[in-house]
Amino acid sequence: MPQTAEILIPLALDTAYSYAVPAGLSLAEGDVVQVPLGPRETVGVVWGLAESASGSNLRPVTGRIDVPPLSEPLRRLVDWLARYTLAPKGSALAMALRLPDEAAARESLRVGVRATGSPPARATAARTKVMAVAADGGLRGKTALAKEAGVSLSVVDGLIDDGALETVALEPEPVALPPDPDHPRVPLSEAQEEAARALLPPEGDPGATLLEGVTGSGKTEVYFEGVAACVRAGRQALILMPEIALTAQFLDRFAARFGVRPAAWHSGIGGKRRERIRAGVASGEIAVVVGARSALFLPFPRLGLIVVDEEHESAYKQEDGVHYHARDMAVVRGKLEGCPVVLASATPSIETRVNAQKGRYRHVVLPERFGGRRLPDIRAVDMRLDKPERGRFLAPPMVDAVKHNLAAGEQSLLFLNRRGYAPLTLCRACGHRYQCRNCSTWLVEHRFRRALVCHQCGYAERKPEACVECGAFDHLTPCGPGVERIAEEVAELFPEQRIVVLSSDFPGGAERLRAELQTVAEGGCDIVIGTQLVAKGHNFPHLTLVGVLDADIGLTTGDPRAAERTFQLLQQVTGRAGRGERPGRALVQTYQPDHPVIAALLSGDAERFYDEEIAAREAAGLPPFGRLAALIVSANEREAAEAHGQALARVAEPPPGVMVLGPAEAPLALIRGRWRFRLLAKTERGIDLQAYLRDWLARGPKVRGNVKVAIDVDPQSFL
DNA sequence: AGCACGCCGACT
DNA sequence: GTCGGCGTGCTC
Repeated sequence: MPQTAEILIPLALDTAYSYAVPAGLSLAEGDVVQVPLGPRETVGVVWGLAESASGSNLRPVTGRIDVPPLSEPLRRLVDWLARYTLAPKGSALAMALRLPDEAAARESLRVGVRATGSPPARATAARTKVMAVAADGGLRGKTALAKEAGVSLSVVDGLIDDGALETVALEPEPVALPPDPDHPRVPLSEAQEEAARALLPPEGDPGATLLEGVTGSGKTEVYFEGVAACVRAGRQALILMPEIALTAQFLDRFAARFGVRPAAWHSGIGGKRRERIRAGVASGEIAVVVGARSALFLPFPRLGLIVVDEEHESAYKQEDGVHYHARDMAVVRGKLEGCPVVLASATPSIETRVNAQKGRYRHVVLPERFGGRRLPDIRAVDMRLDKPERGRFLAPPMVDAVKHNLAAGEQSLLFLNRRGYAPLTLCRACGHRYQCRNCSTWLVEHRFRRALVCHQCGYAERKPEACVECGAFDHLTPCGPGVERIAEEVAELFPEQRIVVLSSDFPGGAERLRAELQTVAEGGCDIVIGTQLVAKGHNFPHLTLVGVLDADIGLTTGDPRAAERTFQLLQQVTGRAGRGERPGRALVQTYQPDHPVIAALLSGDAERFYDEEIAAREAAGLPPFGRLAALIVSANEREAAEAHGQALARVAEPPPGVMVLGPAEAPLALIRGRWRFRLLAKTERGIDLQAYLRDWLARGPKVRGNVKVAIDVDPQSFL
């Protein structure tokens, strides 16, 4: 009896295609095969097999490819992910199928594109946009570049042919040795021992556990014990981290516990090395992988534990291509593999907190700091009472605190979550405000780069000499502070001190930034001025004072998660203060000391924050968690106004169960030439959100021409 | 992802 | 006229 194979192809296709299985070829579900597709040959995965009547006119499968098949759980994960995120199944498959195809092995799997310096022979509007984005000389993926410039891929391809852009491969590193679970280690505290025991789930009852512990409580050591137990049992472990936290520092910590560094997996790993890790994972040789979110799709045959470190981090959200939340998919994969999942954080996300409260996740708490370290003493500087001098941004108590700390020979950190020199530039002569031409945001002055930059889309222009509106000279006024401006003020206040400014746009790139972080960690700097970069992933063992310069930033962004995000960020950054057994101090400049977020931070009562926030969301009729679906209305400039109107009409009548955070409360913005709205959809009543919204869109008023409306799911907790 | 097809403005 | 650039739709 002839067979038909349903083959899923890793392209943006939502259904598997049917092929005939030639006589003599024996296939199983999960096998990786080669199939004809249009004029060419492609890889695909057997998603289903069926007996078929003879005489079909299907094209035949070309053959089986000799790589490990996709396991049943991994295939189910792909199905789940595609369904949950509204992505085509093929796109979801693509993430699990980074194949060792010959081309990739010979060259490199990941190809970056960058500007060559020679201008395109013919400069069109679309081409100019692309070249403007590529002008910084940075490496980007083809699609990423096209998207960022707001043009289609063929423009980028055209520029490569033209010689204005070039493709570059990325280099490999060595692979991992087996970790030793019984490597000699520092003994754990009693609380840690107890937590480590609690992490091991009862036999036959995996599920997820929230491991919550304040900064410095030793969460890592605790889940390392879970990893050790997993390795001893001959199974594999995966530790997921936000990309930024995947540092040499962490890998060394792992090495201190297990004798060797783990296999590291992140977007920078390409070519042969990527394939060697994949193969090592598939064969079971690699026991532990530490990786960024894409490691979730590695073909582990014997997965025994998944750890999601810093589970609240928004970096777990994939924002391009298939939108997924790696933390949630980790829980799904754990369920499908029958293995436990540990979610670790000092400041868990609301949804994980709620899941723990409702008993969906177990909850293990590490109540205190390890080794007798105490939490920092946090105080507010009420900016209504203690005003900085005119044109200054450090309040007198803050200046005093830094002064005292310096006198004691200690290191201080001033935290301001704003890059650049000033967040707004205006002309004093005519009042013109510099705004991004693609987005509805102000341009931020970057004095070092002598440019005005859009923090939304990356658009940049040279800072003009005269006002572009009225032509007046010397009337451009910076409004408000960014870290560069704080650095200026601090340098005037403390001219003798060693000052460093740390932000993601650090001049000189990632390499120099890493060196600078090292210097700070070794104490070779007196005052650090930094953006949120300093709150995440890096330890500063010499820090004893943290000054938060504007704690209120981010409280009024209209984002439903504003309070949560701000609390997490401030908790993390103030938690950096403290050195050895000496408790640190934190001073927080705020205009709203009574705001629930600030009050909870000051009292050190995280419990209270979570309770209040969950209650506040309930009172507002919002679910404590849910998926945010952004309704993206893409339109070119000409049609933007019409699209705007149509989209407004549409969101005015949402289907029942879908709550629209309308223009007043939620981001309604022109971003990269696309109007963007957000819908907050309740998910707890068991409605099929995807089908629901799809149906709603299908029935809504038709939009014409170039205007396109799509749902773009921002995945949150899946339960 | 590739590739063909068709539309549209530029040009020997 | 046609040619190159660019968006769109199709591939079992």
